[in-house]
Amino acid sequence: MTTPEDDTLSENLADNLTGRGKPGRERMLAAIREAAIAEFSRHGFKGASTKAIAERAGLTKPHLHYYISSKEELYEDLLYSVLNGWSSAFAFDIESDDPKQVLSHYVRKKLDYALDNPGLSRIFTSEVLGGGRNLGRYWPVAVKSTQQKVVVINRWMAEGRMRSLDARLLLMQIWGMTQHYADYGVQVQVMLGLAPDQTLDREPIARELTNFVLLGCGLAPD
Amino acid sequence: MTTPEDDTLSENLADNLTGRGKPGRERMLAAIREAAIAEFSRHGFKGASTKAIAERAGLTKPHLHYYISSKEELYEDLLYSVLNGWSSAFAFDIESDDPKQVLSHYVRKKLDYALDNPGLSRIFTSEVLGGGRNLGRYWPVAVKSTQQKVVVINRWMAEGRMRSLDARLLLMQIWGMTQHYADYGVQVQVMLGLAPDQTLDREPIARELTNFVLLGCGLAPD
Amino acid sequence: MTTPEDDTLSENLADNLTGRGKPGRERMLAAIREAAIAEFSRHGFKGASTKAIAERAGLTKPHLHYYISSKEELYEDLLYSVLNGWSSAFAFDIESDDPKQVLSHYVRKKLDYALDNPGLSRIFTSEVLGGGRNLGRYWPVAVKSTQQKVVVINRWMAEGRMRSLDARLLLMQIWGMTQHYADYGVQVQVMLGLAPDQTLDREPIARELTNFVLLGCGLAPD
Amino acid sequence: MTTPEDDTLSENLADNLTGRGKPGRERMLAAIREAAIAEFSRHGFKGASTKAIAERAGLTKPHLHYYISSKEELYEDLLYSVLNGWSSAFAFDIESDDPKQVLSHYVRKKLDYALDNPGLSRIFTSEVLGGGRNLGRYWPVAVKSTQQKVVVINRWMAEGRMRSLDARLLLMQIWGMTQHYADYGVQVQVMLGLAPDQTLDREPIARELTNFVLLGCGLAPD
DNA sequence: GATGAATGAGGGTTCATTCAT
DNA sequence: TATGAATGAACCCTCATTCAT
Repeated sequence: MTTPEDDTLSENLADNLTGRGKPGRERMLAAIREAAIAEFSRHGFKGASTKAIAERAGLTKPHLHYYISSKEELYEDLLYSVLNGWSSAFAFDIESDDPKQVLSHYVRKKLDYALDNPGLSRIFTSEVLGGGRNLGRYWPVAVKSTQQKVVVINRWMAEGRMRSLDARLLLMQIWGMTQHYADYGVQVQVMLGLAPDQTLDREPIARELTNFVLLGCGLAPD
Repeated sequence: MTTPEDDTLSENLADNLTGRGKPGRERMLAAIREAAIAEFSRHGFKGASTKAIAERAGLTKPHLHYYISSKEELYEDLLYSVLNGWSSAFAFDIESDDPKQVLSHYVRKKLDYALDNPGLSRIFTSEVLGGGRNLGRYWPVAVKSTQQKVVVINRWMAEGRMRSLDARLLLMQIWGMTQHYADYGVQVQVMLGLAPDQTLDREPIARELTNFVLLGCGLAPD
Repeated sequence: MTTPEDDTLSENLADNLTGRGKPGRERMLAAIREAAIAEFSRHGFKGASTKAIAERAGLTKPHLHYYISSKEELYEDLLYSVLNGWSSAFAFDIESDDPKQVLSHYVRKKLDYALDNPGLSRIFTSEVLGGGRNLGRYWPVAVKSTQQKVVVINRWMAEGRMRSLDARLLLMQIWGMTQHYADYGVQVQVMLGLAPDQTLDREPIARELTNFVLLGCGLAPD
Repeated sequence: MTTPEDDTLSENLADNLTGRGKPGRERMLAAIREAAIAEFSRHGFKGASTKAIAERAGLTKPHLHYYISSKEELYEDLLYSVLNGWSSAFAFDIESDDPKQVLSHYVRKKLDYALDNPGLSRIFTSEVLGGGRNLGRYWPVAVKSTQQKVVVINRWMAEGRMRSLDARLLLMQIWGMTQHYADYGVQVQVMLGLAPDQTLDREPIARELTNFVLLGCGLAPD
């Protein structure tokens, strides 16, 4: 469950001091990004404070404003960096047309994204909780991307390759389950009896999740 | 998707003016509760402002403090009103021992709660996003309640009445899918092509969800 | 050290319920007076709150305002009730012209007042600490009263009946020492090793104080 | 009577603009300290407002919080700055064992402190008036320091070098008289017929006070 | 780049007071 | 009398941001 953006302040500072690879400005921006993700994902846009972000990034508040122009812009940059990669990253595999393979892949990619970027995932969730006022440009893209998948799934159903179901609801349920591993990381940790610093073992989860989805679609897992 | 606690300010005010049933103080407290749910669920504890809560309830800020003692207490009251009823409301049916029936019931209850109390559900989610620092007393209860269910499910598996799987993960996946209909209400609305004021038709969702879960558990839906 | 106005809230309430002698309104006003003295003497005019006064008197805040017209007026009433009796009560004995007797009497009266009315005494002190902006009408009276005493003392000195000193400073020093037993009640209590609820034994203090003053004036105590 | 901490707002501002000596931050802290002394000594802890302190120091309220962390801490800092130096500054002279000399010295030091730091002295008085809840750590020190003096005085009495009296009461009376010149500065000013901006002539007061105390102890002044 | 200093707006909360009942 | 309800002003303090250096 511990991921880059869950690093503590001191670790971030260490990263900055031992500049691994990146030149100064880039490194600073990366530290700010990480810090902002941590704060926004925990407290939402309104609840996050630039003071906390600056401290977490090892900067003073005025210095932070040297790199960013406003809290709002910083937030929107992060939000759109989620959205931009998102619908493309979660497109169905175009190389294959096997429902089992495509759906397995899809589930795995969504789960990986959630576990690799829990902070960004949570920012999106918190934005949606807040009513999604910043998502105006996102919805059309998301709807289109979903419809493309729906078309494929519906065809599979028409071809008798999977059981008949509401494709939109299927996609939302997959979304809900995978997103859950990011948003409810704390609860997952507790329920699985892991210590707060223990890392989640991803493989069994991926396996269970895939099987569950495939069976739920009336497909026999391997 | 529109529910009591999603009412807009003007609607709340109307409720207050046309005092349907409740006497003054009770009505005010109910309005405050509704307003607080709306604000906390949208912005989290830190991000919500007493000013917004007061306005939504049709009060001035000092007047709000005539009814509540502090923002924190108001929040905790709401949070624990979720938690208290929760684990008991989501216990497995003790009257039946049929996996299909018990799981169907469970899924339906969780879904109903999410759709009937999206605001409260979101408050819980936002609390978990924030790290769950107010949930200290909750975890033990939740863990115990989960373990009771795990025992039952494991017995079913041992008795060959359902396929072998990780019961804890199953429960979390159900949690994720049902919670999703509260947390991601906006997105669901958009994806299903509903207008913001249109009500979600609960039955098809419940049907699809139940079938999906039962099949995922290796059980044949009716 | 414990005096009427140091009574706790519950005692005041008891006083009110068991109405000893006074009719309702009078009793209420007395309770308010006592409560106001306690609060103003502890926190000063600005620091005292009508809420605390009301609670101490066993009233609600609106009810308090039924009896008083404003915090300021309540305060000024108390302040002037100190001042009015003051210069007359502390006049020199006109029946005697013996320095020893007159000064002894004066010291004793001042000490008694301080120990009998520590609250009122402290209100005066707190008013002086605050700059004495409400004492405009008081100064001329006080100055006149002091000058009368100064005249007498100066005559005694001219008649060789006491050592030569600055009469005004003498009077201020007496003032300081006696007032001290009211203002610094807590410290006196601690220094004399008394428990907070233990009563101060007045007689030895009066004796020491008188002797000290008389000797300081070059007069032989009895 | 007019002393550094009694400066008016405009004078403080002038001090800041004409930065005599101190660099910016130090000067600001000094101005805040002065302003805080003025306000706390006038109105007590509860009655003083950070707005007034800020204005007196020539700052906005948020700017004040750039320098201090809270009203309470500012107050406690001031209070303990009185207490810390106090018991040491008012120890008896160890070089001499002559009652007359030691007592004269003591009286003079106490008087000087009161006249040099009337604001701080008044803060202590207002704290005692309020019940001394912040003085928990102070009492033991004060008691010990007093007891040391009591031992010395008692020895003098046993050696027949001064008249027999209650040493604790003597010390309290001295305390009361000297403290009076700080706490009751306004009244002293009025009684001595000084204009509000006129400075008190300290020497005659010191002389009278010393003589008074020595005679009160049965010692012949020089 | 980096930081001390500074501020208007707004945060949660208490204040003295009023009004209807 | 007595109290619930209500409010504008003020409370202490933090906010995001700017500016000079």
